[in-house]
Amino acid sequence: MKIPAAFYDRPTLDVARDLIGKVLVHRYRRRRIASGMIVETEAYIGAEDRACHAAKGRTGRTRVLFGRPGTAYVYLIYGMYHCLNAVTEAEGFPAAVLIRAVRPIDGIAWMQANRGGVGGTGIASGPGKLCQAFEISRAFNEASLDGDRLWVEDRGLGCPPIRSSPRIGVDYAGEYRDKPWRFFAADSDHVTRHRFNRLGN
DNA sequence: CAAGAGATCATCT
DNA sequence: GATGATCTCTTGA
Repeated sequence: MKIPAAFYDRPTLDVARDLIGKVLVHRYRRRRIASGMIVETEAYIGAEDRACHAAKGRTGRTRVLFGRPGTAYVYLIYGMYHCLNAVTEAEGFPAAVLIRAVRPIDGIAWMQANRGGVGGTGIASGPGKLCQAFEISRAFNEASLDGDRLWVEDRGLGCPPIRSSPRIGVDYAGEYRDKPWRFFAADSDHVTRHRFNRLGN
């Protein structure tokens, strides 16, 4: 049920695709459960990928990207939001999948409260919103994603129809700007609202 | 519906 | 000292 580290020790595009339909779970206050089906991801692959933080080399912040697959990489963006990633590929190769959106399943009231009252399809339809809803902060950076507080599991929900598009917010990434490395569930209302949704496959 | 501004700070130069 | 893998609100067509 809990997805093991070996799942992430594969090509990042495969992991990004295969994470769609899996369930992100946060056990909070010891016994309560918040969860949601992953409906949107993005792949960040290697030091060559100018959109990947590892393009800046191995630094204090990017060290985790070079580490064990199946590890959480959580960073602060724009001074106020967090983004959750799953480190992928063999140790030593810097890559990760950004978990961008989920369809809430368990703990919806808690998540909605965390989001300042925003509910419906807007609870976790974006990487910053998702971390806010799930109370994911840098405290989880470098945590294993098969731990007992935060993990990804397979509930046998199956694999919904998937579409791809360029990644969002990486206009500066040169030739890597247009790589179709964003994946999302074609029939979900819980994905990031973006003009790219009308493009791609 | 689309476009733009502002919020706010860890990280790296 | 500059820069974001974002979000929300406001403005205007």
